[in-house]
Amino acid sequence: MRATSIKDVASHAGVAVGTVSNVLNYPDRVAAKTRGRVLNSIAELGFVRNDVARQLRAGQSRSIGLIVLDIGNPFFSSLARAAEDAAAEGGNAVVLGNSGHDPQRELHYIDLFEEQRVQGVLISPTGDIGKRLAALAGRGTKVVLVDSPAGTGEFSSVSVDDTSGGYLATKHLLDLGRRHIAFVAGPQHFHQVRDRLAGAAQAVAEVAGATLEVLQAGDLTVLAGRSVGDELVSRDRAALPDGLFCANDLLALGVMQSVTMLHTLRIPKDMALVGYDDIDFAASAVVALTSIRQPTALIGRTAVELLAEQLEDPEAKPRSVVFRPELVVRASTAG
Amino acid sequence: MRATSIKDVASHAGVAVGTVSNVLNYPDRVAAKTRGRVLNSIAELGFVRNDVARQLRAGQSRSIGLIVLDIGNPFFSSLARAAEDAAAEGGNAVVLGNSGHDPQRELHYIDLFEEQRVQGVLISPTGDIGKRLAALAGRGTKVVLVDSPAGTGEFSSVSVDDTSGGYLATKHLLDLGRRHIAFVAGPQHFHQVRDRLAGAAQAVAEVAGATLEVLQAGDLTVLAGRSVGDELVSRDRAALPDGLFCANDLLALGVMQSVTMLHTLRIPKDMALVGYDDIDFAASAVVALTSIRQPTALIGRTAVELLAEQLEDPEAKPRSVVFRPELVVRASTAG
DNA sequence: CCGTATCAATGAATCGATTCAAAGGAATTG
DNA sequence: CAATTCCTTTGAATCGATTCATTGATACGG
Repeated sequence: MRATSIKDVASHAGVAVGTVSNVLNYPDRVAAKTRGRVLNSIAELGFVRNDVARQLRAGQSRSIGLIVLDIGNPFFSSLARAAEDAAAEGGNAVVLGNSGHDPQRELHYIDLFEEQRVQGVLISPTGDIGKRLAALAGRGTKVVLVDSPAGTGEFSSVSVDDTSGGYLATKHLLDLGRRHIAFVAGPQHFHQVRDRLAGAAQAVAEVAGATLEVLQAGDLTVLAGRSVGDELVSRDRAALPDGLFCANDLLALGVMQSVTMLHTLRIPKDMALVGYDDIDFAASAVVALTSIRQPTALIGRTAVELLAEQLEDPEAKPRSVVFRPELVVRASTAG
Repeated sequence: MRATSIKDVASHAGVAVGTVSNVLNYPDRVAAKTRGRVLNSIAELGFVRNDVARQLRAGQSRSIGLIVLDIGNPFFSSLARAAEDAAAEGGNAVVLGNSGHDPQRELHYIDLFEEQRVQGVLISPTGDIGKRLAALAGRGTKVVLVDSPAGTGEFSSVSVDDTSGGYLATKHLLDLGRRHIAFVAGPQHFHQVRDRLAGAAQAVAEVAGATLEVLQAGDLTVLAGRSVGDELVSRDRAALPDGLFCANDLLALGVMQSVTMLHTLRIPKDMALVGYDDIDFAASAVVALTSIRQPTALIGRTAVELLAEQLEDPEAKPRSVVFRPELVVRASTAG
């Protein structure tokens, strides 16, 4: 049982294959009467165009490869959704690859996508794959780096300025009149954590009399945040920071939990609190959490657009777009 | 600048195209010496097999279409990841479609996937697309329904038994000796809400003296849960349920927030609390939340397996797999 | 009525990999 | 040495849609 092809349609309608093709691609090249007959046959036979054959002829597929570190992470699922939306607008589909931080799988997907002749690859790299990507690009497949520094400028890229985010959060605390700032850090091998701290330090340096303390959390989780919170609660009132900036929302929520549970410190009166990422739960926490929002959707959309740019003009120089994160003020700093 | 093809490799290595193809697909049909020469040429020219051409010849692609309601929802992103893992094991890729509950977009993706001749479509349907799916299947593309009742048994399907989940949650509360159970419902047009309530009712009916009250929340969100919590806190102690089962974790967390904030009711002593979905935040709530876990990863994997089953034996009868959700006991019911 | 311009329709060639019948060559056997 | 078997390699045919030079038909102007 072979699927019906353009040939079947042609013979059923009593025309040549080229005519059927024209009906599908350039309807007004075909006389109305003929077009009607062909469309009838298509409906009658339940013909569905074989895009594989079309792609072979065209030498171009209608899909874009997207390789993310972890699709279970809201950052990437939101990004994927946006990319997928933007691609759909251009009539393209997104093929998803989840590397799960595994360089092996990452390479596997690059291979797969190259064989499938995707138009381009949007990738949030995990391994050291500069060479592989260069080879890929050398053979004509466009590459856009996502949530990753631009590197050598060889490829277009989209990223978010974490230093600026750290600055923004800390400046906000300082603007509220807080002077004893503490940064709750996660593991320092995450470049995000380092950059956010750098931004915080910069903001503090600009204000005379402001101090910055670094509290090291073991992890970027709610639990780790809770133990930082416990430590804070047990301190002398005088030794307390009056402004707390956490490396991500999970830490901030953990701190908030331990603090509100014991009822010894009031947020934001005694201590103002800022998180990072603006996850869905930030808004619905016991005390709604001020946070730094990353424009995930915009990142995904921009990645697709940068790709489109490269496809339209293969000679175009790669572009790097760096987004500025955004401060979202809520109750945890509203006092 | 055309990409290098099998022909280029053949002439470079001084063999026929068929031989190159054999090296790629049946290496031991080719003499070691020849094979070596061909592999050399492949490496030298940087040849990458064009999967589009291969697919055309084979009449079969190496991809699976996945259409979900919302990839931003952790349920679906986890499902997608698992599907994608399972597909990768079989050497296949997953093409992602996000319908966003929009029947229009859903149809668009079905069309796209059929044109791309995907091996099969895994779909969590939103619109009334029985006919479209039947047509699709009639032309040879396999269909597996995901997180959706089996319907007429025309297609294979994977789903979770929400009634059983509701029963499980409520039975757990009853087993703890609680007798005044309340169910916090969301909008009743979600079949999940209805089924969970039905399960709860069933469990209550089995225990003499147990009562079931239904509290209607306007939404399945933390905020809606918080107003239900406020209402509970304002009640006479005597009128309080001692066991509360919420239609999902967000509601449960909302209730928990308002209750712990006011410190009038203790969880689980005064009121035991059970949620549904076991989202990541359930475990890290102020009082760790007992919940009903849905095996999202297993659902995704099983969907791919059911598809594989259909592909291997096109005559095989569609199968429906129904998973039983699982009770995860934590502090909110541990007393 | 002829020449020309316009519009439709045709169908062979093409994309690149796979398949498979056929041929070539080496080795084995009687 | 001829016959047979086994192992390699060959290359035309194929998948299905698109392209484009060519043909055929019609209309129009002079």
